[in-house]
Amino acid sequence: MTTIKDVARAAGVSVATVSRVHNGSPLVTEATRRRVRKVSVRLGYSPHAAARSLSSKKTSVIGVLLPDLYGEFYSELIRGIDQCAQQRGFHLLVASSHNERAEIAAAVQSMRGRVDGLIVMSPAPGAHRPVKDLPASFPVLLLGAASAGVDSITVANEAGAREMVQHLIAKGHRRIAMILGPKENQDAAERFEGYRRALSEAGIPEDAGLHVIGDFTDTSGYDAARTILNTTPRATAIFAGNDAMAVGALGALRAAGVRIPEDIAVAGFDDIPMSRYTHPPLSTVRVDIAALGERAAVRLFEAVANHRRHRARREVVPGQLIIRASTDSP
Amino acid sequence: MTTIKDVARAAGVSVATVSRVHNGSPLVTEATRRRVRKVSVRLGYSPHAAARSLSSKKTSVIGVLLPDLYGEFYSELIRGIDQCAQQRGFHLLVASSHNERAEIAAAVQSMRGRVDGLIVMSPAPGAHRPVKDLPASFPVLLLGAASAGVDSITVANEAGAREMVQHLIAKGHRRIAMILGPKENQDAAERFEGYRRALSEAGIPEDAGLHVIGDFTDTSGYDAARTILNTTPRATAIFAGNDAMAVGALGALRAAGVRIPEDIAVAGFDDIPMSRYTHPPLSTVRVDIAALGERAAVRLFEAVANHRRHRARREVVPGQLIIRASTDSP
DNA sequence: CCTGAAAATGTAACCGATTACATTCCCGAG
DNA sequence: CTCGGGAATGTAATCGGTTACATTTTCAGG
Repeated sequence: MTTIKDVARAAGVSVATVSRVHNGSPLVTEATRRRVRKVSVRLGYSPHAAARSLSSKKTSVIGVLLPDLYGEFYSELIRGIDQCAQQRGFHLLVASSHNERAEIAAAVQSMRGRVDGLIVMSPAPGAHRPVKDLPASFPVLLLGAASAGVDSITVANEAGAREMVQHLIAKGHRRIAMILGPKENQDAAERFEGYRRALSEAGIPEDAGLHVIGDFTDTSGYDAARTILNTTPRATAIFAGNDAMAVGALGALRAAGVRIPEDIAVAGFDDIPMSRYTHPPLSTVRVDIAALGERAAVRLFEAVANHRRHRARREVVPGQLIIRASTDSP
Repeated sequence: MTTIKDVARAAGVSVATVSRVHNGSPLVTEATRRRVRKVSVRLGYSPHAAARSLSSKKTSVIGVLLPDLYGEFYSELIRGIDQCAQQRGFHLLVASSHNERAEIAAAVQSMRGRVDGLIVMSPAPGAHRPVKDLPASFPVLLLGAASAGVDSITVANEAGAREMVQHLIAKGHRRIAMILGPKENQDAAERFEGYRRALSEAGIPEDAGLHVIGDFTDTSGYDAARTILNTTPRATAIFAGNDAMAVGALGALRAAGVRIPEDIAVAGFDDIPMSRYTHPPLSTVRVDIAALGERAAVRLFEAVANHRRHRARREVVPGQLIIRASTDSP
């Protein structure tokens, strides 16, 4: 591979000049610049990123740590982040399957020298620990979890869930089942809390038989819905902890010949792209996921740019109630 | 940040020994190993990736160049690739929005020193040019495009499309519309070709009025379906170039009060996860996208491992006809 | 034509690891 | 006790850039 030295030799200049040309330094004659450019192209030279970032201490890469890559949620998130990164000439290093503290710690470690900043999304409680004993100067943004002294963006899960359940209650439902997310999951816990709060505020007694645990996948939603079909008296509404499970539930209900929303209403959370195309279209709490990702990236870049006098902030983005036919007969 | 020198000093050994410990060299006394380990942990040392890859010439990263990140297709693909990479301790560098030749060339360039290998997916014809004037020793795998002398995996688009249209013909349809993909798109062109072939083999004359151009997004499918509703005599079946457009078409047809499949049958291509949950569930040509990604990664790693005596191969994976209710009344 | 400051270019140290090669240590055989 | 050889460790070159500082060039003003 061609190195900067090869180019320097061929162009009859020093490596410093070649470097200056490639970094747009004004300290180069126009003539020299052109000559170096031409030679670079001729030799097919492109700077070695590792070498460059070793000496310049910048990588032009930001890391994204995700618990998983399954489903549209993460896809949208990455898209939002990438959109912002792209604009600034940054690349994305994606690492997934980091659910446990130890895995996250390992992943965070392995990012040293690879990235200029990190977006960490992990719904597991305590996920922020490994992040906190990173050097304070290293820019990190937590997504979906908050921690003192660390930048974070979280979704107003509880408020969103509460509003959705209030909507169901307003529609006359009293027996409202919930398909919970995994129990170690922060978002899941908050959404459950919103559900309980709405019920208790409406004076509806709690019935543990209506709480079914899922794992945020569509198949678990399917199974959960089948369980809910057997409740007595049967639930008249299902609030799923996320859209994927709601979609699964719709499938189970339709297979069982249940009319939606006449017999059972169904609502989800997230507003993934497919939600508007299900049958019937799914009521949900909209979180503009791509926008969330983009916002996260913007915030991270701020931190990267400042990275001295930067003060951590936490930000909570509200969800928006989207009522579609799955809870609202025409 | 702690460097290898700090650790060496604190542990009273040389940098070479520290390096050996971290790379699992057998040339270290058990006692020394333990001491170095302990000091490393105490100082919170983790090796600087850029430095490491500069001297070792390995990055433990593979690059993925995609035209876009929108929709489940790419999400699934990344998931498949990541699954394989993860196992081998590799990270993924994702770059998207590379549709034109020049952009691809730039992206490929910028990967030097960043990745050990590259998976390039670009449906634009000629996308492989920039890849070909990479040093032959650099492992690249083309996805969805083939080129002599370069590893590649492609989907049997034409065969899959042909089978699907044959299925529609078998169901008695004669006026079968197709929603095409973008016309520069290779996959789109091949699927169109399969469609035409099936028709001509069945002796059905071509009707350009039944060819509507879309851009692989659901909204374009929606619009296309509205156009198709106005054909006279009206088409009785729609074959969409991908599932996203088919999903959009379903939405338009339902909004227009058309029964599916009784009035108009609809089929797609890809079998994205949502296809089985649409109403009615969508007939499609299944391409196991995650498996495709995983396969691509496996192939790439083979090339990375060998990268001397490696001979390029091209591989075509067949699609599988999935018949669901959208083309098949019970 | 000379002078000196600004502009252009060059030299070499440095970033933080890996690793070839050199050196020291240890231990059993003679 | 000495010697030889393998095991353990150390020294220093190297990877390919960036950049502080040194040096040379250029050219306006005297």
